[in-house]
Amino acid sequence: MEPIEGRRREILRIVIDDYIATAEPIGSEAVRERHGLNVSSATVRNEMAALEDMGYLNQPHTSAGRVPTDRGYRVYVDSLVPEETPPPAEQTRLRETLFLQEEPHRAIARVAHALAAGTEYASVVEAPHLHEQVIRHLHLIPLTPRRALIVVVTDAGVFEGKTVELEAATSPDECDRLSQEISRRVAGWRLGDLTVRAMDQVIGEVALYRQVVIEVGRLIGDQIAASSRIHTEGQANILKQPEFRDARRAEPVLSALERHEVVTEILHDGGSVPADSRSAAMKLKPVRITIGAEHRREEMRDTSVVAATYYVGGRPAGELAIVGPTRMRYGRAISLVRFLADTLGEALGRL
Amino acid sequence: MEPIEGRRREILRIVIDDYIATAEPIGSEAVRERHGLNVSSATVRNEMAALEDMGYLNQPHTSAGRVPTDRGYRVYVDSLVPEETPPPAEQTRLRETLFLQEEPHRAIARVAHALAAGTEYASVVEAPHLHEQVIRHLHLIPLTPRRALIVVVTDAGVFEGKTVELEAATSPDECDRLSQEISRRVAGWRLGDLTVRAMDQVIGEVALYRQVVIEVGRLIGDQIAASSRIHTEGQANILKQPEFRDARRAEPVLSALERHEVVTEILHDGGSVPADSRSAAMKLKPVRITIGAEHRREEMRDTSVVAATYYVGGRPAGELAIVGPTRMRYGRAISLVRFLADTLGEALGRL
DNA sequence: GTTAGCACTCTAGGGGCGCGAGTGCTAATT
DNA sequence: AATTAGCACTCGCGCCCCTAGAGTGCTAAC
Repeated sequence: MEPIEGRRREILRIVIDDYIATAEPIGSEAVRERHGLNVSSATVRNEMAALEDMGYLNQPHTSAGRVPTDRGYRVYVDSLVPEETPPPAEQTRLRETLFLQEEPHRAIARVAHALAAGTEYASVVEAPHLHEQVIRHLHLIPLTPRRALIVVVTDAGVFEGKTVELEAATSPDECDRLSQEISRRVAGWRLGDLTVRAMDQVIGEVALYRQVVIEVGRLIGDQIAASSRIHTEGQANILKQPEFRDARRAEPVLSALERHEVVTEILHDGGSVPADSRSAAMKLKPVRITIGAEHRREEMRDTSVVAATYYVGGRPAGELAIVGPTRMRYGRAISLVRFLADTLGEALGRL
Repeated sequence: MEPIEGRRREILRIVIDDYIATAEPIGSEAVRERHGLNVSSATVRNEMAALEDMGYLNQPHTSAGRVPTDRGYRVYVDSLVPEETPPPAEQTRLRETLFLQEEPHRAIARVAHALAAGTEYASVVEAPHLHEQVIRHLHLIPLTPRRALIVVVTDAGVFEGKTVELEAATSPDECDRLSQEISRRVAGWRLGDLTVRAMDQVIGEVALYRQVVIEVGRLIGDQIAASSRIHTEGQANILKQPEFRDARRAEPVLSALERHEVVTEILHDGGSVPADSRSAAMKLKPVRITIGAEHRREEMRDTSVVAATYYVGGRPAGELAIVGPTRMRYGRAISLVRFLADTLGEALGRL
C-alpha cells in the first residue's frame, strides 16, 4: 500500500476532520474553502476520486460528497489525527479527584465517568486483574461457627470478600489464629499462583486450610467473571449520535455493552497498535484502536473502540476504553484514554 | 369518579390488553371479534366513545382506533389486570439460583437479570439499605502502621470495606485488640444508630476509636450514595419497544437510568399503592406502580415503573423495579416483581 | 498538472391523490 | 331505552411525480 503524500494526504485529513465534525458527506468545494487550499475544487475532486479508488473514501450516492471508509479512518488514526490533549486545568482537576479517592472502585467509577462525560461516548473500565496482584493480608472473619468471610488485601488495594464454609466448627479465636497462620504463609504471593497444589506444599494437608484455599481460588475465578469488575457508563451518549438515531441500530451495540463477555473481549482484543513515531518518541503508553469492520463481533461493526491498559507498579493491571461511532473524535478520545490510563495507574499505585 | 360496570369495563380491558400486545390503536370491530362479544361494533363504538369521554381512552386521530391514556392504564392496573404468575418451573428455577448465591451482590445481580430477561424491559435493583442493618462484627485489618481497612459484617450479610487513616501508628496486634474491642461494643447496633455521639457514650473519648467511628459513619453515608449499591440491567431492552424506535425518545430515559439520584427517586417514589382486594386477601406484598404522567421526572413520562420493597428479617431492606413503556405487560411485570422481591428477601435472610 | 465549464446523477422534500380503516350520527329495530 | 344497520365523513399513510440543488466526472483549454 503506497503511502499518501502531501496534498492528497492533507485532503484526506480535511475530509475526515470535517466529516467527524458534521456527520455530513463532504464535497470538494467545502474542502477547498477550509484551510484555504490554493487549488480549485476540480483539483480537489481529482484527488478525492483517487482517494476513493484507494479505498479511503466513499460516496453514499453519486451526487453526494465523500465519507471516510473504515480504512480511511485507519490511516487517519495511524498518522493523521491531531492529538487533543485535555487542557492543563482539566488535567489537574481530573488528577486531583482521582488521587482523592480512597477506594479503587471509586477511582474506577470516576474514570468511567470522566471518559464518558469528556467525549460524549460510552466508556468501559475494568478493575485491576486479580491474578497479577500480590497478596498483602488474608483475613478470616468468623460469621457463624461453620462460616467465615475471607478478605484478601492486595498491593493494588483491592480487597474482595467471600464467605467460606468451614469443615469443622471453629471458634472466633481459632479462626483468628488460623487466619494469621495462613496470612503469614501466603503474603507476597501473586493471587494467580494461589492454586491448591502450590498451597499444599507450603501449608500441608490440614483440611481447614485447604477449604479456605479452594475458596480463595474460586473467589479469583468468580471475580474474574463477575460483572462488578466492569464499570460501564454513558451508554445513553451513543443514542445522541446521529448514526444511531434509529434505535434499531443502537440496540445491538447497547446490548453488547451489557454482556460482559463481549465487553471483556472488546477491552482485550485491542486491534493493531499504531507504530506511531510520536508516541514512541514521547514514551507514551500505546493506545489500541479498533475501527468498524475490524471488530470481530458483528454487532460492533458500526463502532470504534479506543482502549488502553493501565499499569500499577509497572505491571499491567487493567483496561479501559471508549466506545463510540466510527465517526469518532479520535484525537480527543485517544488523548483522554491515554491520560486517564496513566493517571488511574498512578492513583491506584498510591493506595 | 363513577366505577365502571360490566360490559364497559370488559371493553376497556380488552382494548388495553390488545393495545399492550400489538402497540397499534384498537378499533371497535377488533374488540368485538376478540372474546366473541355478543354485540355489534356500533355498540362497542358507543362504549368506547364513553370511555374516551371519561378520559380512559384516546384516539391518535379521528379515523384511528383507541389507545389507552395514562388514566386508563391506572384503572387497568388497579382493577383489571390479570395476574401472570410465572410458571412453577420458572419459579423453582429462579428460587434455586437465588438460594445458591453466597454473596448478596450476586443475588442482586441475578434478580436484576431475571427481571430484565423475564420482561424485556429494564430493571433496577437496590442493595439492602445500610442504616437498617444490624452490625454483627466490625474488623480492622492493618494495612500500614497508619492505615487500616474497616470491614463491617451485618445481619443482611453485606460487608463493606473502607480504609481509615489512624491517628497514631498501630501495630497489627494492637490493631487486632482495638478491633475486637470496638466490635464487642457495637455488635447489635443498627448501622444507622452509629453516630459519633452515640459511640462516644459507649466507648469514651479514646482518639483512635473516634477516628474509626467517624469513618464508619462516613462509610454509611458514602455507600448510600454509591453507585455500586444500584444494579441496573436491560436498558437496551427499552430500545426494542416500538415507542422508542426513535433514539431521541429513548435517550432521556436511558440517561435517567444512568443517573443514580434519579434511579433512587424512581425506586422510592413509588406511586399509589393499589388497594387491590385480591392482594390484600392473599397477604401479598404491595407493588408500587407509577404510570407515565404520574412521574415527577419529566424524562420518565413515557415510561411506567413497577417497584417493590424486599424485606429481610421482617424489615424493609431494599427496592427493586422494572422500567418499561407505559404500554407495559403489567400482569407479568407485577407478578415477577412481587415474586422476586419475596424470593430475594428470603434468600438474603438465609445468608 | 490544473482549471473552467458543463452535462449528468441522484436525493431530499413538497404537493397531490386515492385507499382504507375507523369513526360518529341517524334512523330503524327489538 | 338499548341496540344495530347503514352511511357519510375524516384523516393518516403510502404512492407517485416533480423540482431544486448539491455534487459529481468528464472534456477541453490553459
